[in-house]
Amino acid sequence: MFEAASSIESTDQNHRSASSPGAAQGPLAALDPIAVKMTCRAGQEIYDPHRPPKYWYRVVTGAVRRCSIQADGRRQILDLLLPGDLLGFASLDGLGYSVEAIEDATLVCYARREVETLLQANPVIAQKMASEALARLERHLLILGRVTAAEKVGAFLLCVSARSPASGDGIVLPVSRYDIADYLAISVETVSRALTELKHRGAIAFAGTRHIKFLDRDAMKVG
Amino acid sequence: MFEAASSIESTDQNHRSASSPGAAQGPLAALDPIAVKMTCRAGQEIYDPHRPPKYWYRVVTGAVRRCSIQADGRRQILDLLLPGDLLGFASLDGLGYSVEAIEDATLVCYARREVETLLQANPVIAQKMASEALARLERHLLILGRVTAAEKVGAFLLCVSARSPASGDGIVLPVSRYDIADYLAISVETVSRALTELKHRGAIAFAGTRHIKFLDRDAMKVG
DNA sequence: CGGTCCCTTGACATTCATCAACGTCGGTGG
DNA sequence: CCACCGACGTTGATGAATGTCAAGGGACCG
Repeated sequence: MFEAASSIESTDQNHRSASSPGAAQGPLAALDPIAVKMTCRAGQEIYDPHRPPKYWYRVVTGAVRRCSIQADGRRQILDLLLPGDLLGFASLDGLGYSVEAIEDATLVCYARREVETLLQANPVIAQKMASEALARLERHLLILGRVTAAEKVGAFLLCVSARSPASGDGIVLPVSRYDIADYLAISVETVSRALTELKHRGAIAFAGTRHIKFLDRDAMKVG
Repeated sequence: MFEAASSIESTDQNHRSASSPGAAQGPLAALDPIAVKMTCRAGQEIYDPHRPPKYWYRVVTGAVRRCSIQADGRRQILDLLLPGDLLGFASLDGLGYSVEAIEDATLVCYARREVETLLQANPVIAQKMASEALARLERHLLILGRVTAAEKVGAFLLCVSARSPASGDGIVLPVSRYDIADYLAISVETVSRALTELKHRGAIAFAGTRHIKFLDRDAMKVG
């Protein structure tokens, strides 16, 4: 599905440099001096899912997915990471989940050793980061719990919009229809049909397949 | 749906005593001297969801659900807590979710102030607890991502079994069919039909409506 | 008893997954 | 330049799965 058969070793082929890491804004700002920048091509694996990662990551640009491949071959996206989100936290049990860039992405890497030292000094940070990850998963659960596909897609759009920098009353989707389908655990065709249904209902409008404007937010929440 | 219209104040009607809290086994064992025991009747609210809780809780016996009421009146169970599980962690964003005992339950309460002092001294504990909560939510997501209702119910049974103390090759469900339905975001009738389908398929057998024996674990994972 | 949950089953309408076909876009190589 | 190819996106047709409405039985309790 993706151009590069980026294998496990691909991680080491990613471009890392210590020059000018992304803007320091989160609680990890104290670690920015030792942070390392990394760039990823779309579809590339960010770290080897089979061994504990050496770094924590913060997404700066682009989008990242954390997914699990089921026994029947289906792929399920467990988490969608947008700029500002942290990654590498729950890796203890997340072992075996693959983490890939969806679009070309830049990340900032923090050495685990340094992060743990920082957390030792300031444990409130750990709690804040954990609660962010928990909040993402809970929102995901709430979306999956909705009844119809149109509700799920609408809630997904609003959720992504809320997590993106304010851009008027619309969003530019960082993911394909296939990614939406795997995130919502429904088929691609149903995603497409739900989007056209939302359009016909007057809830959204398209300015390009991935550029969506919100016309009636209430109409997006109804099945 | 539940007998006691246990309102917000019901929390203060719960019975608390400092005598012999539940067995100290987790990383919070160091706090057991200051822990307070609490007993809850089935259906009773454990803490007021509208204000930040004063305690952290550990389930000792019984079962607890954390749920969200949707705009359309549906109830969704976001987390199911069994003996040994910790509660009160993600309350920052979980504000507004109700937390109720499913069966009569006993919990151990830890004052937040004391917990935070402990975490200050030993931040690894916080990470361990957070990763447990994240693992529960991820497993929940994986279950919701399954295709057919029979798969979801089967995965739910196996998940509950794995989290319960080993009891041969079966479980005693701590929840009603309605709770399973709200956990899996499907209708009660579908839960019931999925269970009888699993029975007819030879995957499970019943010894009472809530006592289930596993006959063929592989057959439980197939749609 | 009568009431209330809980659980199950049936009948029916709706939604969704699946298979299939087609159009678009961006690259790549003749 | 154009043909080709792959990934993406949409739409249609069809069968399967599920939600909904309805009915009934059983366990428990006042």
